[in-house]
Amino acid sequence: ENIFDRSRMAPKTPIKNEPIDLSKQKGCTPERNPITPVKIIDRPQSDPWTPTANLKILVSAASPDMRDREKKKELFRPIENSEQSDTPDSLQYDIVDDSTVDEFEKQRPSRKQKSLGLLCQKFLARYPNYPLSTEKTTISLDEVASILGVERRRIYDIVNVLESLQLVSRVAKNQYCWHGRHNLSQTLKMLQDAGELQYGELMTSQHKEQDLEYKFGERKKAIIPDSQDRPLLDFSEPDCISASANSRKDKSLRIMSQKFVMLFLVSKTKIVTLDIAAKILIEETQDTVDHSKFKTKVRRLYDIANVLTSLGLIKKVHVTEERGRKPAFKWIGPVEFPENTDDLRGDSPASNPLPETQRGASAQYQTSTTGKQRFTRHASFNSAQPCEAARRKVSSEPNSPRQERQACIVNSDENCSKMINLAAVCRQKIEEDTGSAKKSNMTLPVSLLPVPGDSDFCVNPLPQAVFPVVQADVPSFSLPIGMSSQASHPSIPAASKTENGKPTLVPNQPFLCFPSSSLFMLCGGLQESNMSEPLPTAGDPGSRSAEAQAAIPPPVCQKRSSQKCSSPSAPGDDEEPAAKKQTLKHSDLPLSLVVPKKPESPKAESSPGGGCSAAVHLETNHLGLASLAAPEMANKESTKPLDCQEQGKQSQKKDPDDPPPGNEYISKENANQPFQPQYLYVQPTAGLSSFNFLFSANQAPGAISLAANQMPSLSLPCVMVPSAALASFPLIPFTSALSPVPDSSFSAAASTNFSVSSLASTTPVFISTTAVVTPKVSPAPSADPQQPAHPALHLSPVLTRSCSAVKLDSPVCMGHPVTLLKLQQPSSAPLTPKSIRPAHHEAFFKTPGSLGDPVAWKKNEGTQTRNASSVQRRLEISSTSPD
DNA sequence: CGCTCCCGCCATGCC
DNA sequence: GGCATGGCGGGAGCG
Repeated sequence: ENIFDRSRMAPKTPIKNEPIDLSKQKGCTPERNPITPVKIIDRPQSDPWTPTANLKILVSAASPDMRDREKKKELFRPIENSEQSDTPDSLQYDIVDDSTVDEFEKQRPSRKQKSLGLLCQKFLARYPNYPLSTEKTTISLDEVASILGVERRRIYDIVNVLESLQLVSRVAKNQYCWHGRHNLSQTLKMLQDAGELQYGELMTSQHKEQDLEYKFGERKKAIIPDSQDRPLLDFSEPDCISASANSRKDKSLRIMSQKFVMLFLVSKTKIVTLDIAAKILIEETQDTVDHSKFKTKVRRLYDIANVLTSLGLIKKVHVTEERGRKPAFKWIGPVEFPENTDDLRGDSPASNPLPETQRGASAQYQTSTTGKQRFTRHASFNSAQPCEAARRKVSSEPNSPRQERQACIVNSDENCSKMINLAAVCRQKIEEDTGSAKKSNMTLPVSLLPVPGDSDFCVNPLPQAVFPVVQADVPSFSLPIGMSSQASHPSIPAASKTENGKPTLVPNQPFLCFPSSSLFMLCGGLQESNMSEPLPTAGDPGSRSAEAQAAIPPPVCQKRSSQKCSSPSAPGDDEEPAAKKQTLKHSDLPLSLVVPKKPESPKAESSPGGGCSAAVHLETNHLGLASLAAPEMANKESTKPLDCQEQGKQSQKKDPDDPPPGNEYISKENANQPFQPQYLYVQPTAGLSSFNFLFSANQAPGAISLAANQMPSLSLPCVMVPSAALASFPLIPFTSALSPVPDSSFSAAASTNFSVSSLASTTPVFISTTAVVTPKVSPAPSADPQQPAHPALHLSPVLTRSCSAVKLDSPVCMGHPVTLLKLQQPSSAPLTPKSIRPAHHEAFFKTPGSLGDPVAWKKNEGTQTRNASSVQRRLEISSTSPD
């Protein structure tokens, strides 16, 4: 750089560098005007002498392409140095790298070109993501610094962040060992666990306030002080143990990086705004929050974020809040970490994110055979959180109850996931799951919705939107339809297999299918709901729904999904979507559906997948019913735009842009869909092995009718509870319940209706909202005798109503063990990895601020208690509140 | 004008 | 005292 400047730069512009150089050089050559850029003149600071300078020069020259050149350069060095020093002229330089030089000069290193992120990319480019275990790559700071043409200081910034993720470890002075991403998932998992411990509370507490941001203070308080400093995870790897070295202080950058990552992993939305992160991190560390400190922290976070961005773990987004737009980062890396450790799998592709998604997807797909669907929409219902926030904001609230519900719902998400797990467990008898389940919970995120996934879109926390959105969404989603019929296959195991049977599936998969009745369970999603709301939904929901639909036609779906998955994921892009999201903003619209983006957008990931997904979703949603009828849907779904797309497009396209319209359509469709009676099934305790209760909710619109306002979300018609687990879960099964919701009603109609209807389509579906399930549930059904019953009953008042109303026509679920089908949706969703991910975990609320909050909530709540509470709440609500 | 964040001073600690 | 680290924040680039 310097060189360039000198030679050419000078004339052009006095670059910073120059001045700098001068100063430095000045030492050597006082004569030069100090600062004047002008210096450019040849004279250049003759001081090139410094070895470093030479290196830099060389490097800079080489940097672009270089490597080879470097070598050459080195050869030249001596010459250059001498020459340079001697000859002021740049000529020689030119000589060295003629062409390059010129270019460089021309290029001028803009600030961006010197960004840490870019530097990090260059750095990372030098090493394989998954180095062979055999080879241990050592990194020499000096060498790298010179090669990259930067100061060591910069390298420290990068290395420290990488070290926090165990991508590298310090072996000795100036020596680092490159590990690559083999351990990344483990590390992330560790961070996630640690984060939950550390921030879980916060999150929960925070969530209270939708805007976490506001009240950092409170949150912070919540935060656990103690260990903070200590390296969260002290990874001293066996390999490179240099161990002792660490002694230093705690290297804040390293710790900060870990904490920052933890925030993402703990956050349901997977979005963390810088200011919040800064506040949280500051608090932990210090009480004093002075502004300067804050600023510094933010600067540091930018440094970290740049590195993480280069790693493909996060991406920048903007959260739109009432206050305005705030910079934030969205986690696009892997969300779920199979306990087992992905690592084992190992190979998993380099890209972290992808792998996850892929996995999930694959698993899902498999399971999916049965075909499940997803309704993203549910999420919306579920998404109590979002709703809450929105509501609050909106103040829609006349319905105070709702809030509670919402809360419950939120929990429910977790529950859902849990439920899913449970189901799986039941089937597989994975009792153990409990533990896992819990874990899963964490992740669970249930959010069915894909939406969240999209990074880009801005999250709008529109409160208002929320409700409406939900509704809107719901309708759109509707679709679960098909699922039911298919669902039942026992084949499901696959689903269960999700990997440990756990969560993995769950998170992604929102639904469970029950063979017997062909009921479906929808899980989670709650979060999604949040998302779904307006914003996120678009993406995620869509995708999910799509998936779900896809699922329905099992085979097809799967294929699609798989394809999608593969393609999208494979590419590795995770990001793509981002761009599109912006639309979300629209979300304000009542329709939440808005899918922003991309559905079609080619870009987004593979379009097919991504775009499709989104579009599909809509379609699916709409179609859902139809799809049920016709398998076609499935095909279309993601992959082919044709049918689905058509429809979907209609809606979709609109959606993205105009949510409202889309919604309408959807609603209509929903309306179209046949609603079938919903069922609530309650079994005697023992009843089904797996489930205790099912409620069919009919949701007649009326019954359910949740006012739109009301939380439709709740509207889950039925809940199934596994005998033991049940207690913990608050699942809500839907059977076909959809009541015939009048189209008109849709809008208003509670989202629930939609969802239900959609779901119900024909077959009874179960939707677990979420909440409930406690993962913990003891594996054995018997385990919690206590809990079980209530939950079911409790279900949302609505449900209850519906139930009553509805009745259990069909004892649907009865005894069948549930076969859980995972809706692959999530997986399917995978179309875009992103979407998927989000879906899972993200429960997102789109609230920008929420970031952590939601997560926290869940997590915190995650515990059974919460779930239970939620359930109880529901019950209470129902019971207490008239409806 | 505000968001980003580069740049490098300088403190800290080890040798 | 020298060197490796890395905290820190001024202030500039950029949109």
